[in-house]
Amino acid sequence: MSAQLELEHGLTINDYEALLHLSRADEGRMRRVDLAGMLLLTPSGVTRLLDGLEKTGLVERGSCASDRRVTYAILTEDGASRLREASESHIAAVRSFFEARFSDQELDQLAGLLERLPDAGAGSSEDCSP
Amino acid sequence: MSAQLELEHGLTINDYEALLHLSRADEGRMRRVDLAGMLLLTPSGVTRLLDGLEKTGLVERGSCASDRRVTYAILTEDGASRLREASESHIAAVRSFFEARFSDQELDQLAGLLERLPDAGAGSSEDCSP
DNA sequence: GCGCTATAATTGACTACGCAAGCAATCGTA
DNA sequence: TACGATTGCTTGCGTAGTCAATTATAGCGC
Repeated sequence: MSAQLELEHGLTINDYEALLHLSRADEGRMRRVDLAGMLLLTPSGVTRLLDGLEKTGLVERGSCASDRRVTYAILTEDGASRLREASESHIAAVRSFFEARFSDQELDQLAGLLERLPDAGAGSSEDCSP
Repeated sequence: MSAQLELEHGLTINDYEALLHLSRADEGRMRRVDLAGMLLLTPSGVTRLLDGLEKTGLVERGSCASDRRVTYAILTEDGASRLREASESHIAAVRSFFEARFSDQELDQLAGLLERLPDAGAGSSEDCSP
């Protein structure tokens, strides 16, 4: 399923999730540390992940006026459209995977239980300003 | 949690699972291919995993009389006792992780749903004989 | 203002895996 | 019974990630 994502759109599952988080973030940009938290990666992992996404132009880097230590990861136009393309087939794949195995009611149950796991819905979108 | 396992007993989660599957297998031995299936690794992954476990003496290799292509992975005495040690704390950790978040009834629900996922209970313990 | 400590990011060295290729042994078929 | 196809395993190489060390900046106490 993530293999399909990679074959059809050239995105690993983490590439995809990184773009997704950026697309949901304010102004399509996030501090690298925060992105690390959401992807369950270390900061160095994020550096390397973004290296790739920057090289292919899906993400670009920007700096923060009020804290010169931070560099933002910013979703580009290309990144946003690649994400849209990939989303369609990926969401469909995930949906059909679960719908093939569970009823609607069971899906609700499952979602209710699973969201209690740590970080299931982590989403602190801190800004850089103090 | 798997970090704890590694720190306290020097076993990665895959080391642990490999020992566990071997301990449950007939005569404590399995073909490497079968082990690969259970661990969701490729055969080369298993080769490398077992390299480590053989080096530390937790597993040894044996050959199959009826098919000279296969080499068994065999749990040693050392391996069995390391597994026993590690199991105690690991099972306790897993249990308390879930019990902290879910009621008994919810755990039953969750188990019922999750076991319908692919490979949730895969366990083909083929022998080498034809 | 001046140290001191904490934080954001990067880099080098390493690990764990997958993939593709290769070898040896076995099986299927005629 | 000879030979092509398949199966079990290993190895070389590439990739994705971690950890530890490093650099640059921020913010605190005084």
